[in-house]
Amino acid sequence: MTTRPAFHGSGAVSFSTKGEYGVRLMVQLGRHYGTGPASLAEIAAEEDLPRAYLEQLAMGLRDAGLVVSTRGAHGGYELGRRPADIRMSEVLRALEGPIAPMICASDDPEHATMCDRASNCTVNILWVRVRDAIVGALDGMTLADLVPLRLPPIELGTTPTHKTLQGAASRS
Amino acid sequence: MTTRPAFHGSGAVSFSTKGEYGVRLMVQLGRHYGTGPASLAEIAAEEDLPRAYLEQLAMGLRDAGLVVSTRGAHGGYELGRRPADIRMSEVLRALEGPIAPMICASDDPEHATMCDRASNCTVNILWVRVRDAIVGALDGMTLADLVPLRLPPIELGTTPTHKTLQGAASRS
DNA sequence: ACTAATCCCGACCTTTCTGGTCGGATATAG
DNA sequence: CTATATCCGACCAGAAAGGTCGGGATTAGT
Repeated sequence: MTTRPAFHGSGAVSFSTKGEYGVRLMVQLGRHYGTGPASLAEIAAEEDLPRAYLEQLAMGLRDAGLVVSTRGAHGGYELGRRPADIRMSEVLRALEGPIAPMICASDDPEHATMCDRASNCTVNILWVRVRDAIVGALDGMTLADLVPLRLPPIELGTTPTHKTLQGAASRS
Repeated sequence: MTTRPAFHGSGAVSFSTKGEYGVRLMVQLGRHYGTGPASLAEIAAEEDLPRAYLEQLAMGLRDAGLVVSTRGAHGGYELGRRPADIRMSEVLRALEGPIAPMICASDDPEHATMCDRASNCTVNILWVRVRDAIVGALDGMTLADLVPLRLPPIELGTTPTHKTLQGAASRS
């Protein structure tokens, strides 16, 4: 692996690698769905991610009930439910914690009350709307939407740059 | 000021204090709109924020053309346009950079191409949708939506502890 | 001319978080 | 008994967050 510089977000409202890698992990588990447990070593190779780090993420996903683990030889992880029944909002929450663009707008209610300014803060509404937008987008997608492999672009006859909705190839 | 622990986000997709303080700064400028420049010292007091830090944010906002500065005594900052003409997406971009939940889904196109996996990545669509949701929410609000003071709840009838308008006015 | 208020701006500093690694314990199939 | 897994806490280096500091340039009053 040799630690690539971990670039990702670098702007506003970015997810961390936990979110990125964790989603990729889930997608791979989605592809292996129905074929028994897949080991982290396997997935780490497929996605070119550090295996030891994936362990941390997998445990969070397990605690959230999204994946089920089997220990011992030929063990590994598999999805706890059908891909279509796993909303991406659940996945991201399990990986990164409550969705909260600002402390005063967390979807964990217990968390949100920590803002003392809340009662006389006109700005709060902005963060709440952003949060709702994010949660909405995340609720609107399931793992099943991400699992399909994109096939390498097939040159159909002469059809100029025919971008099928399923564009390209093999990686997550 | 004595540095409060800077708590804010602590979950997924959070804005930094740059975003939080910067928006509060803009809101105050919105309230002073039309009355000439307001100094940072003034606003720092009103919002109980570190003045020196606000300077950094103000310069970003100035470079983006959102505020105009006047130097020297009785100088300060004022909005570059009417509050209703300032979209919150512009404000946040000026403060925090391009909106990019993931490197492969930045609104700065030049930025987004840095992801080598982009062409064969089915996950990309998730981040793009999240980004569009955020940008949509941010585009849908202007500074004018945040400027109005919320009046403290007025007890009709028995009104004893009459908190005047000025009382609650000091914090955003 | 002087002074006070202000923005301008780079340098610096401390603490927290990120993005991991490591080593061992435990469980299980063959 | 061994190879392969998960489990899980400890550790760690580097980056980013969240500021502070000090001085320079500008301008309004006097």
